[in-house]
Parts: sequence; structure tokens; C-alpha cells
Amino acid sequence: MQTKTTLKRTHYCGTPRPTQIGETLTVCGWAQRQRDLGGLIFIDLRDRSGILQLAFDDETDRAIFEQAATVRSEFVLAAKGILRERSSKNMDIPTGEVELAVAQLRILAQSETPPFEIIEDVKAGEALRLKHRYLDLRRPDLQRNILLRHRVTKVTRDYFHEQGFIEIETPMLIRSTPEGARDFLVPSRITPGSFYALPQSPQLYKQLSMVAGFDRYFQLARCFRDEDLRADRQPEFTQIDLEMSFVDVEDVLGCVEGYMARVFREILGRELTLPFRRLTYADSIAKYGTDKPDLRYGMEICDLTDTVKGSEFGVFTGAIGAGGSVRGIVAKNAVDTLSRKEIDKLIEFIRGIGGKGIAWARLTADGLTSSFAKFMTEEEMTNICKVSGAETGDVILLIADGSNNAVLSQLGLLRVEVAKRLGLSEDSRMEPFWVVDFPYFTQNEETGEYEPMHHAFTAPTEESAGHLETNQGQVLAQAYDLVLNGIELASGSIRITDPALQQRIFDILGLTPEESRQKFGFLLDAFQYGPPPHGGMALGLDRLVMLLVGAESLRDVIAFPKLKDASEAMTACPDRVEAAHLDELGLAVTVEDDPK
RNA sequence: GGCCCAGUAGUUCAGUUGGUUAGAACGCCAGCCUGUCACGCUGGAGGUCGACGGUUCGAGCCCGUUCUGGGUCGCCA
Repeated sequence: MQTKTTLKRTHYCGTPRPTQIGETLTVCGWAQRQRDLGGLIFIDLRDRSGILQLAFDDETDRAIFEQAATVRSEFVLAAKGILRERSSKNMDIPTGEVELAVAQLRILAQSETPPFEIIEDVKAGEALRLKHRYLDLRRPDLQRNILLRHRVTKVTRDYFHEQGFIEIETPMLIRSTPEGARDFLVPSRITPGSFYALPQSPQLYKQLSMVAGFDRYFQLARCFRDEDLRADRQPEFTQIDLEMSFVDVEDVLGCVEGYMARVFREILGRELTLPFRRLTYADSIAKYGTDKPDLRYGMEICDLTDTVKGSEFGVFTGAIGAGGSVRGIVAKNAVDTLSRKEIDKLIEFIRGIGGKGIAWARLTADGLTSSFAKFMTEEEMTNICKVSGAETGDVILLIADGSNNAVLSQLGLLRVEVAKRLGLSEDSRMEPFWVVDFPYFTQNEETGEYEPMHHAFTAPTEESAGHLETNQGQVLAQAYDLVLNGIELASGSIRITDPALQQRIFDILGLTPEESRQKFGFLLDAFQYGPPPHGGMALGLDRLVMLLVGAESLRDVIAFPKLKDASEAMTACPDRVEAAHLDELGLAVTVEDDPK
């Protein structure tokens, strides 16, 4: 039997300090690097807390010295020794004034040469890193992100607990509802041919928890949506989901503001200004072309329709004649950055999102160069500058289209693109704000019909509820979004608890009483038994952590994320399953076998 | 599904107008080296240039098809 004494860890690598010099300690971790100087060997030992230098010299036992010489990157070691002062210090790391004079060494595991280096800011491609995610996660950047994420969830539970919320786990296997995003389906074996869905959100269960009298609910809720992925969108993600009884909009916003302030204080040591600014949906669209604008920079959209409507320029007059508009943004002091070549790229960008082009003018010190000045009188050009506020050194970018929505949405995206090129989105400011006064309905561009913007349980404002059947464009929702640096962080609303009002909404949605009963019967039933007025919100935890660590992709804050095609590189799922398993479920696969 | 970008050493990349044996850095291996910390020095190994087809005397480079990865639009109440 093995008689070697095991080395029991006494300290994490990142913790020893000069005050502990002379103490005997044992550390465990991975060999980050081995530096063999001949008669002297150093090994940087890494664990999740940091790095400690192990030293082997002529005072080290010969056998141990030779063992140290065989250590390679990512070997797992346990080392016991006396902490001593370094003769040359490394002030770049917290343990840089000390080192461990190793007296005992165990190689607990060897390692192949990793496919990429386990270092911060590694250059390896993401696909390779995701295939070896367990190695990628060893890197200090991802370790930091995941540890910070843990601290955020800890603060989250602390805060909501202190505010009287209780965490309730809602089911993962639920009824599929056709609204919203596509559901992930789970076949039932007990009832072949029938399916559960994975929740897109715990919406209905948290409302039922209010009916059940829990008063304040929260949950770090796993949610699933079977839609295409983006850098900021994963098929499974985590929401900080909350619901409150006997509240109005102000109560919910105040509670979430308190939460945000707490998170930013505890995690980043930064104070947020309370209360948050508010922007109405209508203003947001008019000024920024989106309902989740980045307010770290101005570049507001200005309307030049009246200024140019009398001009000779067919592109402008055509758009206006078709009921559209001419609007633009002014990039301040951008003539140097936005050369003609750069502007051509912007035009490509606009075409890429379905636009026709950009009418531009560069106001250089030597005069004006422009794609459309030749169609305009001097007075018209002067007015364009005056109305848009453009001055020498600025670049004016105009978009004309027969559809106002197209003009605004294109300018909204162009604004972000220009800011990126000007470096304006590098700003480290954190100014969350609320978007409020959402319309209840949006008009479908093609059919002209009004469609609800939110789920069917969102309450309209009391003042506008009277227009529900008569003037749907006028109805506002008691809904609110939290936006930070161009990212939608949270979304919520006050819910409908009046069955008569709920039925009116269903009627407008074209749901017959039978259909609404079939889909939401349990909720309607519940609401027959004294539902408290309630409302809530859901914050995207992944996106929040992404902002807190300054990551560019959700994949940097999720331990085991999915690739763009919703697969997982490491385990190669999704995958086919055994025919017998399908039989049991009463399922048949009709797509061709993938030769892969 | 549309559009854009990229596939060359383990990794990140360079590769001129189509022309001899495809390069660099890091990593890896070996030797030397007692204060390094991105150790240093010397030497070495390592390539189906994503795949298939075409043009050509000759293709990493040009053309076509295809595969893979990334971004974006559609989509995501």
C-alpha cells in the first residue's frame, strides 16, 4: 500500500504575504510555467486565487530538484515548504515579495501540452477554446468572470432576501405556449405524442405565486428559447426574475434601482446615481432610432424633412412624397476619421441592413464635400447645417426613405456603428436608465394591423385603457425596460388582474374565450380567486455580468456556453438518439441522416 | 434562409505580378545556464496551404463548387 504522506493544502496560491515569512505551508495547483536556470528552478504555481512562485535551489533535496526539472506546463502539483522573502521581488503580482522554498513535492497529475497557452488574453480562436472549455476556463480572465458571476448571484440573493423576497423554484417542464419565441420541446414518455416545453421565462408561475400569497418572489431562473444565437443571445440563459404584490410601477422600478446600486457598489465599488433617468419610448425612437439606445454619446437623430422638402433632390423628395422622411445624425469632429472611404463602408453597412444609402456631407476646414450638395441650393445646405447643428469638422449623414420606421431604425444602427468607429463606445461610464411609456401595440408595417408589443398579461395604463378597442395606437402599457450602454438589461410590467380587462385583451388578440381558456385557463381560473395586484421584472443575469466585467460576448461569462449553431463543442450535442428511445416516446425522425 | 469576413506549423499570423526547398513569433523537444518571473543562449522537430474540381508549362495565390468558423439581417411577445 501507498505509505507516502499526502500533502494537505494549507493555503491558496494567491494568498501568502511577507507577514507569513518563515511559516511552513502547503499549496496545490497547476504549473503555469517552469523556469529552469540550471542550478536553480522556479515554478509558477497557479490556482483560482492566483500564483505563487516555487523555488528549488542547491539547498533543495537533490531528488526533489530533479523532479522539479521534469515539471511541464499544466502539471498538477502539491508543494510543501517554508515561505521566504524573494531576493528579487516581482511587484506585478500580489505574492511577488515571497516564494516557497520547496521541501516536499508531489506531481499529482501530468499534462499533455495544451492546444493553447493557459494565459490571459490568449490569441487562440474561440472555437478551439470552446472545444477545450475546461482549459479555457483555467485562464485568469475566465476565472475572474466566473468568480465575479458567483459574487453577483450572491449579492442578488442577499439583496432580494433582505427586501422580503423569497426564492421559489418553478418547473422546467411546462406547458408549451405558441406566443413569443419558439419553445424547446421535451417529449413525454408516459403520454406518447405529447410534449412539455422548457420555460422561456417563469412568467405564469411567478404570477401564480402572487395569487398564492407569497407577496414577493424572486428566482435565478434558467430560461430557454429556441431561436438563432448572437454574441449577446444564448439558447439557455439566466434571468433574475422577480414579482411583487400590491405595487405600482414606481415600486418595481425603485426596488430594481436599489438592486442595481447594490450590485455596482459591491462588485465594482461604483455608485450609481439614483433615481435612474427616464426616457419615453417615443422619445427614444425619435432621438436614437431604437428602444435601447446607448446614451454614452449624443449624436441624436434630427428631422430634416421640412428643411429639404422643397429641394431638387429626387431621393429626398421621393421619400417625402411616399410618406417617409429625411433624417440624419451629425458626427462631431469626425472629418478625419470618416474619410470618403470610411463613409463608403458606412454606406455598405446601411445596404447590408436593407437601406438604400447615405447622403453625406463633410464640413472640412477647406469647405464642404458632399454626395448631394450639387442638388441643393446654397441656402438649403446652410439650413441643413443650421437645423442639424453641424459645424466645421463635422460629418452629416442623412437617410431618406419612404418609410419613417426604416429611416429611424437605419439611423439607430448607423449611430451605433459611427460611435464604434469614433471610439465613443469605449467610454467606461455606467448610466442605466428606464425606457417607459411603451405603446401597447405596434403597427405591422405590411398588414397595417396592430399587434401587442408585450405578453398578453401586461396592463395598459388606466388613462389609456379606454382606447383599447377604439384607438389602439394611443394605448400605453404599464411596461418598462432597463437599458445600459445600448443593452436591454431588464424588462417588466404591471400585470392585468381584472378578468374583464383580460378578456378584452384576449378579444383584441383574436382569442375566443374557448381558445384563451385552453391556453391560459389555469391562470384565468386562479384569477377568479382573489389575485392581488402585482407586477415584476426580469433582469438578464448573463448580460449584467457581461457589462460588469466588460466582456464582449455572453460566452465569456457563461461557464459552458453554446456555439452559434446552438451546439456544444465539447460534448458534441445535440445528437441523434437510439431508435429504441424514440420508439418509447412514439417519435419518428424524418430528416435524412447526417453523414457526419 | 440572405449578406459580409476568415480558413497556411500545436497557436496567432505573414506570404510580393502565379515561378527554386512555404516563412516569422509564441509554444514544443534537446543541450547549456544559481535569482528568474513573457528567464536567457544554442540547436532541432513540426505543413495534404480546409476539401474537391478547373485554368496554366507551373497554383498557397486566379476561377467554380463545397465544408468549417465568426459577424450581421430575418427571427428573438
